[in-house]
Amino acid sequence: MSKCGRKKYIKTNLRQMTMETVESQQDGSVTDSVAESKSAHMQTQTGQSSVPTLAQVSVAGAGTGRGSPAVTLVQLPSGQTVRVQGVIQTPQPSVIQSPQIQTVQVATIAETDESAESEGVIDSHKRREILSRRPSYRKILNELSSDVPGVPKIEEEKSEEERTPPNIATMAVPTSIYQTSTGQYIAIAQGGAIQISNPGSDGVQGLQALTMTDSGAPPPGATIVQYAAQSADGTQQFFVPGSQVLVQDEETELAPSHMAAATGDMPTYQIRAPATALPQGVVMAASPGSLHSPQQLAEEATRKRELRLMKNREAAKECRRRKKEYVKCLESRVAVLEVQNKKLIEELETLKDICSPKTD
DNA sequence: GTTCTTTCACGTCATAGTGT
DNA sequence: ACACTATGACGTGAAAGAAC
Repeated sequence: MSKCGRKKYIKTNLRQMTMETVESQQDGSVTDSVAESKSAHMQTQTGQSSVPTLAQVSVAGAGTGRGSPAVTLVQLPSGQTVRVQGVIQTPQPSVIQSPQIQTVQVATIAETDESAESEGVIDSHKRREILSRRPSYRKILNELSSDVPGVPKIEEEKSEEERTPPNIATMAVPTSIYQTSTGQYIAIAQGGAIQISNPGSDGVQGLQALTMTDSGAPPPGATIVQYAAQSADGTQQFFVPGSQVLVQDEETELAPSHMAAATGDMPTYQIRAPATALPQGVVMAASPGSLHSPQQLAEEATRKRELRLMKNREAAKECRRRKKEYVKCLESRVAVLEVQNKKLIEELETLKDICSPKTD
């Protein structure tokens, strides 16, 4: 398999897995579209052999799941109807709480029940298109964290993934978070406070505060950044004029004349004119000042582009993190459903034994 | 040891969705 | 209408393991 093909295979599997889980959580059944699109890989993973067994017994009141006691009428092959108190006492809250997906579920199930055989191909295609619409991991996870206390959450990954954000989370609602190429996080809060956190360091230790002080003294287009290092003796000020950039200086202790040298373990920063290819560890400085020459305009465009790329970079990272979390949720959901399925089958077998005693 | 395969993470682009 | 964000798609490179 070529590299590209493999990637598509993986992506397809991921999407199909999402679809399967979404569709199967409604009533435990698997729709035809899922069955036809299921890859061999997923078939081996999710032992579906139990589903047909359930399908042989007609279960009335499947819709009683939402908000009503889990008493189910089970019609046995012999014709008897038995009230069954299910293993699942209350409707299990779905791991996936997105209203968007819920809507899709309803449509899918309705189609499956009524006219799946006639419009199968077209509908499954449509369905796939709908289902493949972008899920909002943010919404899903927000709802997960607030609405569903009983749902197994992925704490391990959170603790692992949020090892860097916690340093930032202690701040007052940052509006922008940047990560330098050296791994440091620089957050700009709404109040103008800048905080630098070292992901490698533990908690507050790696946190440094930079406070914006609009003292009026700086020239137009410049911003005074007050360096309030925690371990430093005093505060230091340096200007970040309009089209200049603040560059983290990893090794040298030399600092420009307009910037006091950092003390102790604190990193030093240099202010440079933006090159065509920006150096590592660059933090864009605000430059709302007036632009005149085409060169300045070009610089501004470059700066904006770099800023946009940097933001998008961070957004992509965050998105991937959420996606991983989301997939983990789905996987745990699958595990839960499989266990429930097993229990239900066992329960059914027990009931069968009770209701149809052996004749010999 | 070298080559191939697989997996993972990343950066970038395009674009739908959302807020102002 | 515009700016911004979130996410899918794509290409790339590194790391790990398998096959030779």
